[in-house]
Amino acid sequence: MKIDPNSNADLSAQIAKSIRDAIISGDLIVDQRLPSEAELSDQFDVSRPTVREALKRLAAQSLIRTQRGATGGAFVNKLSFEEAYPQQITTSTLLLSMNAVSFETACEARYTLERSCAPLSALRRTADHLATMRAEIHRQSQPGLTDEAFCASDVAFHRALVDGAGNPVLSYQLAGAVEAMQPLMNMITFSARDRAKIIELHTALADALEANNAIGVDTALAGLESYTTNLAKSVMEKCKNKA
Amino acid sequence: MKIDPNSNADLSAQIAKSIRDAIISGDLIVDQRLPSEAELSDQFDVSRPTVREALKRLAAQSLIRTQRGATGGAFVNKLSFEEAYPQQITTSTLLLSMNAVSFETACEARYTLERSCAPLSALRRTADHLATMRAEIHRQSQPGLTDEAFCASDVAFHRALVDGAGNPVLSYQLAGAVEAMQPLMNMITFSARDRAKIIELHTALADALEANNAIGVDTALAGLESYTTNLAKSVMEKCKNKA
DNA sequence: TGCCATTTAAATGCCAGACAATTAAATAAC
DNA sequence: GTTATTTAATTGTCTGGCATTTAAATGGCA
Repeated sequence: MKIDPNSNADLSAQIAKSIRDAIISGDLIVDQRLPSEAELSDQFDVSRPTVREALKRLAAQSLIRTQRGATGGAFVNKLSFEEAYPQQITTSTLLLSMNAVSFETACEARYTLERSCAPLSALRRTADHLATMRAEIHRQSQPGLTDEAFCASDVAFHRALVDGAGNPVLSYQLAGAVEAMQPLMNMITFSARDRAKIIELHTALADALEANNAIGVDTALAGLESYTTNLAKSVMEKCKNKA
Repeated sequence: MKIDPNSNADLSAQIAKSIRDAIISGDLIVDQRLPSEAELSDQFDVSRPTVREALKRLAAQSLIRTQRGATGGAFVNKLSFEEAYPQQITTSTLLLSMNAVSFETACEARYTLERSCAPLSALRRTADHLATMRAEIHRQSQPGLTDEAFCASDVAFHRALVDGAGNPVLSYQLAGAVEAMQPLMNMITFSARDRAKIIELHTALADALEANNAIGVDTALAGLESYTTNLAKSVMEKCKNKA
């Protein structure tokens, strides 16, 4: 392996890319041990700190993990859905907050994706998923619940719905959409959000899911979407009137 | 800012987390300059190489960018959809290849998500999107096309469909699903995939989209899904018979 | 032999200090 | 006033070293 020292990119970025490509192409397989930092610095003809910077880049993407000690080193990490969730959520959250995405656009994307899971979830949801949703509905109806806790419960409810589809790839993709919306929803929640109305729609949703009624689930989700967007509109109006 | 030297985590990981949290919470805003590496090593009471490792972690996530020179430094990066695409695709690809996700599961997720865009795309697609799709169909019917080029064109076709929904959040989420499937599709393509059949379905899809016919788009996508899954099944059968 | 304590070696984690390369601003020359 | 030069700040990289962790090798002892 050789690196072009005259490239524009940092040496550590080039080395990271080289190793990353090897992982993606399958040249390096899961749990395989990379050469030690000293060996890598020999192979790439750079110093050890530079190699370390490259490895940290890969670690930040969960592509490798490192162990200290005699048999330690850097190992190709088996990227799991659980590990990928938080990254997906962080990225989605930042994308929304940094790109002036309108609430409507974000909301539309979120419910479009979620509604696509409805038929599968109506077909496959287990008793477990249903129980989770009922439990969250019950929590949401507790009077002393803080706004933050209500939002968190809301997210848990919708994740159970998505997980009900029994497709981990779908769950992963939806995690970003559902969880990244939470900060945006918080802006609304602190106004006069009507919990009773939400709980009513959640209950209708759970009932339809229990009856394996795909159309009913879709209707309930559509109701939630329109309620949310209307609420957002009225909040925007109030903001304008104040200013 | 202070860091716990007795924590299990690496110092560079702790520092990266501290800065990352500041970005997510809004304490650090887009284009804001971070303190210089020397200043950071003072503030966190660690050496410069350790600070650099932390910064490289953040750079790997596109959270910061660095500039050399007199007025240089590390700046909070405005994470764009264009930048997030490749990361999303890489992660999705690795998740599929490392987690023994069945072709059926991946395929189901992909078409479920894509079909959810169909109504919006039928409503909003521009002439531009249609033109792209027609052009890709034309390319797909060229006789000399390699399998790789056919796959790439296929992906471009479907991305135009998704982009037609006019929702960047949706496009971003779908990028992973559509593009990560390409490697899996390649496995099938090299067998006796019937390009004429695919082109026929693509044409039906484009026609329906041109007529703003949401149901027609959905039907065509459903046809593609069933064709693909059936093809995969027969390929699997052949593999079994050989063994 | 078999078990436990100790030593050893390999690897990562971290640091200090230095120099190179780059870049914009300040300065000087014309 | 414009251009060339110098300067200072900052990141990029290297050398060399020490600390820490960990598993395996070694040795002592019953």
